[in-house]
This record gives sequence, structure tokens and C-alpha cells, in this order.
Amino acid sequence: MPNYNPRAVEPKWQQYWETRKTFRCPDPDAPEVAGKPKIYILDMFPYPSGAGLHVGHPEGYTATDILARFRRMRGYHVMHPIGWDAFGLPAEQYAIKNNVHPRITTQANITNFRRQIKSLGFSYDWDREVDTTDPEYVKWTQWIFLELYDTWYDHAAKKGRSISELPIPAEVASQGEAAVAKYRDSKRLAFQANNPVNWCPGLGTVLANEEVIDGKSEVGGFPVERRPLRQWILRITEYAERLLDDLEPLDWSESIKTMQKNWIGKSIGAEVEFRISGRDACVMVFTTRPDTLYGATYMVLSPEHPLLEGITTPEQKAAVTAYQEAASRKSDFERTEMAKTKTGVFTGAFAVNPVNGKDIPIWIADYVLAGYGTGAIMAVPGHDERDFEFAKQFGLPIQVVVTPTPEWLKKTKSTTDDLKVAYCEEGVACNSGPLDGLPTAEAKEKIIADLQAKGLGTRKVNYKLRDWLFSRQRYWGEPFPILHEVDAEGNRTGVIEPLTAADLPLRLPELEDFKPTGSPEGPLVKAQDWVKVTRNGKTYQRETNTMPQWAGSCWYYLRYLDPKNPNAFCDPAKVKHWLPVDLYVGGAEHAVLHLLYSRFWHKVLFDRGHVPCPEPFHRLVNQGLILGETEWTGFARTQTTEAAARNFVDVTGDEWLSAKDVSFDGSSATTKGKNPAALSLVKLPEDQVEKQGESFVLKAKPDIRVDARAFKMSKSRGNVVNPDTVVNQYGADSLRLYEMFMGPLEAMKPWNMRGVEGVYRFLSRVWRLIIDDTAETPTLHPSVQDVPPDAETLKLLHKAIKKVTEDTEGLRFNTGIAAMMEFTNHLTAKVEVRPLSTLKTFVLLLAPYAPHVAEEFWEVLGNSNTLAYEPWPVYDESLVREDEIELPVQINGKVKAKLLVPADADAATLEKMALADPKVLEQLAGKPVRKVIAKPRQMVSIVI
RNA sequence: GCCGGAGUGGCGGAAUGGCAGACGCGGUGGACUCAAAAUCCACUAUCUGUAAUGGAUGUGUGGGUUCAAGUCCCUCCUCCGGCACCA
Repeated sequence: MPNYNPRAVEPKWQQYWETRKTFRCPDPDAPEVAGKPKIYILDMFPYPSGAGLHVGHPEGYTATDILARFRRMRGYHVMHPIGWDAFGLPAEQYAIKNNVHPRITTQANITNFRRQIKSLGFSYDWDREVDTTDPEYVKWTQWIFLELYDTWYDHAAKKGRSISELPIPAEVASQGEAAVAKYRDSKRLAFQANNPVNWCPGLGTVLANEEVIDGKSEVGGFPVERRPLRQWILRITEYAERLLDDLEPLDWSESIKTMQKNWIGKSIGAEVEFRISGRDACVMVFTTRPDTLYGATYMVLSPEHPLLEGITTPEQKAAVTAYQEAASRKSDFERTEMAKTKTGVFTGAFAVNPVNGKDIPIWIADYVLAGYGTGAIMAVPGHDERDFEFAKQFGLPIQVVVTPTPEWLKKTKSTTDDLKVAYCEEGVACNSGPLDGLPTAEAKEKIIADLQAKGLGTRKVNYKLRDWLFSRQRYWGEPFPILHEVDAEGNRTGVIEPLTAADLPLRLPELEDFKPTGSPEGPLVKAQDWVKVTRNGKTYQRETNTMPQWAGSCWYYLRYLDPKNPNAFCDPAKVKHWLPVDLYVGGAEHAVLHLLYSRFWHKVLFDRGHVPCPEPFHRLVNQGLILGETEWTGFARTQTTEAAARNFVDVTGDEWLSAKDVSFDGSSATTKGKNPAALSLVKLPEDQVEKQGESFVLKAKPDIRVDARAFKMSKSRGNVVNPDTVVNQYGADSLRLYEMFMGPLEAMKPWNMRGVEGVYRFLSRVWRLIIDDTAETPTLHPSVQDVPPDAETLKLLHKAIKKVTEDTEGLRFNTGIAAMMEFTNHLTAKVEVRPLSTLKTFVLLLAPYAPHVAEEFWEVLGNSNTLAYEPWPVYDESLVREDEIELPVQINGKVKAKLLVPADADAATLEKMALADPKVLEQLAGKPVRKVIAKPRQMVSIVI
């Protein structure tokens, strides 16, 4: 084997690791791990799609694998598992289209993903592989659901407790068993409700709020409408405060924490009671600005508000009903589309402003949401943008109760009597009776105290977070372990019977046809034999909804720790040893959904005593998106083929349009202006464009600007890079190295095949340093000899150890690789006889990054065992230190000379040396020195 | 609109407030070769000057702090991500 050939090296070591179970992770009680510190390094497990792996997957997986291998060599007991998030819509959509059972496609996809992942040489413990669709896994997903079902939230204790410990109020208890059961059901964390939900006809299922983007389904982009349906819901809102508070100490990026905070959306304010004028009824409103209560000139209820029925005057009835109907018919999409102008209708009723006794009109409008706060607001048009807009629209009075600053009035061209926009900032209260002169914060405190004293209001906290809609009308998901009792006529009685742990797993029934029914029952209703259950003489129907895809991924990090346990989701001793996850790496697309849901489940499990810590993931890192190769796009007026376009470049004429005159969204382009005309996109080869100033232009026609960007990889654009291709051409080690060398892990970066070639060349260079390329089989190069390294090589080696160690630890893999390249360049260029010991150390540094070829080197260097558990090299501080260093000398802030000085020279010495330097003297030209700043080991700065 | 993050050579990127551009790609020249590929060596921010260990400019824009700013502060611009009637 003369040359570096990854296709020979890589399968050899993959097989070695597999047959010897090199990366088997022993359980905590195994003697060989006694005394070793633990580290749990977790990847977000993939959804095995039919398209196979793309190069984005191995980015995070390589990062964690490097760290896992590195920590093993540093003596850690490393947990590094992988599995499959295999339930979900895509498999089912595919199954419907091609009439194949989702289990078959799912298994085929898993097989392909496993092959691809194994071909990249990740050091997973394959004995711990989990698959969320495996009945033995589903069993415990269902078990956790039952645990949620069995839990209520005790606000006094601030924790979830067993439903058996729920105190039953005497008046409920006195009404008998059925009332008690109903009361319990109303407190469970998993409950059923008949609420308006996001129904997606295109997918035939309901979706969680989080799965709806701009009124369309996140998967498939189908329109979504509001419909009231019976659904399973998880009371995540009970945990809102803890989900928010516990975020603080986590080692997560600020942006993800902020996204979660915003999603939870805590706001502090007050709830205020408004009496309905002339009636014995009240409306509660929530406000974050109780200090503006004197400025409340009208009220708005949401169209769904229950009080409307009672308060609407006969004259307004028709208008109100019509508005309600229109609002209910509107899909979310239409609601956002129509949001440009405010709509609403007067109810005819008036409320009394509790602070000044004034009658204010009550309106309904769909800008007030039924699901937030109390579904009703006091409108303060002077100090709220939305209320201001509405008041302008319908000619309602605007009252200023917070004094705007003069600058603000000037900037907005307003006066206190005539606001042009709402003044939403804080300030000093005015026109507010006893609040006058108080700054906003104090005014809030005072008004809340006053209201509280009169029993008209109270301090209140609200959250944007809604309860989690947990059922889907689909086939390919976990069935609920729930039975509905039915009476003799076959109607549900409302009594619910959960399955017991012994009944689990509840498997999916076999179906011929798993198409959605379009009804809230879902396709499982077609399996009538499965649905009908008789036990203890009673008849039941199984729940025919299934759980959403998030269910399985909520707790998979727990199952890895004890994947085969038939008696528990995980042995408590193992959970205690491994949790929390020390490092969790995955895409930022899971910033809210998966991470919020699994934190919620974890907290419930924590409250119920199943896990030892309140948070599952101590450190979270999001790898950046990998884009396709940079594309240069020119815009031509005429329709043209790409081949013709090549010649087109050389053609003079005015067919080309400059990018600055074109609006381009990435897939199609038009001319700018009133009547946009479609343009033809011409993909240009790199050598036909050049940079001119800020932008790229056609080489042949430099006045034509060209669009240069890298796009997200997508099938339709045809810029997807398949890891298989890269592995075939350059090998897994090069792929791994390139993905890490591209730039910082968290940054978004474009792919470039030539970069892969660059790291391949680096590995080939190392190969030629160590291996005799004239021999038939891998043999040590004759220049490698058992001699001590020269002083310079030794120093550079220790510097490399230091840099690679620190950068690997800090996940700065790109600069770690650069350090290895630098050291290799030194060996190649400056060293004739290559010392064996130096190469051995260097190979260990390389091992976590390019493990296959490193194992091969290790073997050729005379070792018979894997290097996976070799001790990581340690650098010698005294060798890293320089004796003599070059320091710059600045004169008035500019570097004018360089000084070769002893590394430990102090400030006084440096100053003396600098002022004696001939170059410095020349620059000073006898001018007086005003000041000298000498920083040992850094620089000398002279001011004249 | 609001909240995050980022703007550095032809490209990806590097730089505890202390010599901007490490490392890689690409490019130019050379060596090897009958030739090519591969490999090796040298150069490669811009302008200027080439007598050199020369000079000037330079990290999106404009200002500021400092002996010293890519790095800290303020203004604006652009790009990416998220949220978007949440009272």
C-alpha cells in the first residue's frame, strides 16, 4: 500500500472496533471504571429520513465524537450513544403515497442511516442504540405518559405530586365517587379538553402551536384552521415558572435561552375588575400597565369571550354575532393577513372604570386573543400602539396619563392633546388623580395596593406559553395507554381507565390502510378489533389518537443509560451516575420545541422521584448550518440554457442585467419597478466572475453585477452533498477533519469540495512522514528512527500538544487542526530524520480527529493495541516557554521597530533596551520622550 | 417593528485591548518529469517603491475612549436566526 488509501484503512479499523467492542461503555458498577470521572456526551439523534444523511448531520456528530475520544484518552468514563427518532409524519406520508407500511420504510431508513453513520467511524456504544418505534421503547414512553396522567401540580409545594395525594374539597367529596374522579381529572397534567385547536386538513391532523408557522403547517406547509376538537393536552404551563427560572444556570447559548424565555413569555402586571354598567356582572382584564388605568377609555373583549352573550344590547346583537361568526371562520393565516387594519364592533354595553367611575364603551375585536390573560383588555390608546390604532379607526377618545418627554413629542410631532402615535415608554403619571407625579414603577405599586385594598384588583403574572396539545390523528405514533368506557349504546361515558404498567406496551394494530380519516378519531379507528376492549364486564374503546413525534425524543437520553431494562425506563443507580448530560450538541431548529418539551418531562420525572436533577442538559451547543457551495448567479433578459449562457458571457449586448436592478429571492428573479418581468437565471462558473469593490461582476462585462451566495442545501436546488460521496472519494477521516476545519462549530458556513481536498492532502502528508510509500504493505518509513528530537522539534511538539489540548477541550476544533498542520509542516520541511517518539505523540493528538488513519499509524509505529485508551499527551510547560522573544516597539501608536529580548525581561529593562535601539533613536530624532509604556512579554510603546 | 448573532484578503477563516490576515483553499513562479498528474520549494491584503530589514493605507459606516481598538462605548448600514396583535 504505497499511498494513503482511506478505502483500505477505514473499513479495517471500523471492523476492528466493532468486533472488539472497543467503545462499549461499561455500566457504572464495572470494576474497570472505578474512580474514573464520568462524562455524558449526547448527540441529538436523527430522524432517519429516506434521503439519507446529509453533511449537516456529521458536523455535530464529529464534534461530539472528537470530544468523546479525547476524554476517553484523558481517563474519563464516557457515555456516547446514538439512536433513532423514528415515529412521525414523513415516514407516514411516504407510506401513504407508496402503500408501504411505515415500519418497513422506517426500518429500511434506519439500516441506511446506521450504515452511513458507521462509515464515519464514530465511537458510539452500539449496544445502547435505541429506536423510538421499538415496542420495548414505546412501552416506557407510554409509562411516562401514565406518570403524567397520574400527576397534579401542587402550587404550594411548587412540584408535581401523585394524583392520590390530591386533597379533595369537602363539597366535591360529598357528591360521590364520580364527582371525585371528575375533580381529579380536572387537575391531571395529562387531560382531555374540547378546545379550539390547529386543525390541518392537508395532513389530516391537529398540530401544536409550535408546529404552525405563519398559519401553515411546519411540515408540508399546508394551511391550518381553528376548530374545537377533543384532544389530549399536557399542562406544561404549570411548569412555566420553573422552566424559566432553571434556564439561568444552564450553560446554553444566550440566544437559545432568550428564545425559550420569549416563548414562555412571562409578563408581570395586574388583574383588574371592571363592573358592567347597570348590571350585576364584571369583566376581568389583565394589564402590564396598571399605572395607566386612568387612561382606559374603552374596553375590548375577544370575540370568543363568554360574557358577550349576556351584555350585548339587543340593537348591537346582530352586528356582534356576525362579527363573532366571521372571526371564528377565519383561519390563523387569514387573521395574520388581515392584521393590517383593526376590526371590531361595539357591544352596546358600558363598563365602569374602577378608578374614576366613568362609563367606558365595551367593544369586541379579534386583536384581543381569547387564550391570553383573561381574553379581555382595558384599552389605553394613549399608551398602547394597538389600542391607539383601534381608537383612531373607530374615533374613540384618547387620554394621556403618562407625560411624554419633550424630545419624544418633538420627534413624533405630537402634543399632549394630540398624539400622533401612542407613547409606550415609562414616565411620570398625569391626569391620574392620586398617581400624578409618580414615576411608572411607583405608580404601578400604588395602584395595585389601592385596588387590592378595595378588592378590585390583584397582582398577576401571565405567560404566553400555552398547554401542549399532545394528540395527533395519525397512525405512526405511540398509542395512548387509555381506555374510554362506553355504555350499552356505544357512547362514551366520560369515564377513563388508564392501562397499568403490566399492560404495556400497547402496540399499534396492523392496518392495511393507514390514511388519515379526516376526522378527529384518526386512522386507528379502522382497527375495530383493536379499539373494542372488554374488561371486568365493562366495555371500552381504546383511545384512537396517537402521540406526537416529540414524545419519544423527550426522554431518549435516559433510555441509553439502561437500554435493555425490562423493569424500568432506567435503573435509578444508573440515572444517578450519568445525569445530567454534560454536553448536548444539535441543530438550533430544536431551540424551543424539543428542548422545552424534554425539560418539562424531565421536571415531572424529577418531581416524581425518577431522576436526580431538575435539568437534563447541562451544556448545550448548536452546530451551525452547512450551506451548499457558493453560487454565482447572473440575470439575463432572454430565456437561455446554461450551455448557451456560457457563450453569452462573451457576447456583447444588453441582455445582461446587473444584480442591483434585479429582485432575487433565491429561486426566481424579476426586474425591479412597477411591471416586474421574469428573468432567466444563469449559473456562472467561478472563473467568469471577479470581485470589484463590494460586489462580484462578470469578468467579460464588469458593469454587470452578479449575485454571489451560498444557499441552504436542498434537493430542489440540487446542492446537497451526500457524505457517501465524500467518504468514497476522500475517506471518513477527511470528511471529519474538513467539517471541523471549516470554521467555528456554531457558525453557519458554506461547503467547498476543494477544502476537503486540502485536509486530505494534510493526511497524505502525515502518511508520507510515517509510512514507506515504496513498500507493498504499510511499513515504517526508513527516515523514522528511534532518536531523540532536536530542541526546536521538541519545543514545537509541546506547543502543538498545548494548543490541540486546549482547543479540543474548548471545542475550537478548527484552530486545533491548524496547529497539527503547522507541526506537520515543520516536520516535512525541517526534519530529515523523524524521531519515533515525536511521531507517536503526534499520532495521539490526531487520533480523536482522524481515528482510522491514526490507528493505522499507531500500528505501524509498533503498537498492537488500539490507541483509543492511550493516555493523552501532556506538555511540559518549561519546553513551551520561549527564552527570547521579539517585541514590537511602537512610537505614537505605530510599530516602528522590533526588539529581540529575553522573555523574562522586566518593564525597566525593556524601556532601556527600546530607548537604546538604533532604529528607535533614528525615529525619535532627538525629540523628547513624553511617556514610555513597557509591558513585559507584550510590547513597548513610546509617546513623543 | 422587537429580541438575539454576525460583518476581517479572491474564498473558508485566525488573532487574553498589544506586530491584523495563523492554518487551509485558490492564484503566480520555480524544481522534478519526455510530458502530465502527484509531490516539493518560494511568493501571494491593497497602493506605492523596488537600493530594502522601505513607505503609506487597511478589519461594514461615522464618531468616541486609550500610549495602543478587529477587539471596549455610541450612531447608522447590511446579512442570518427567532418572535410578531401576548395587553
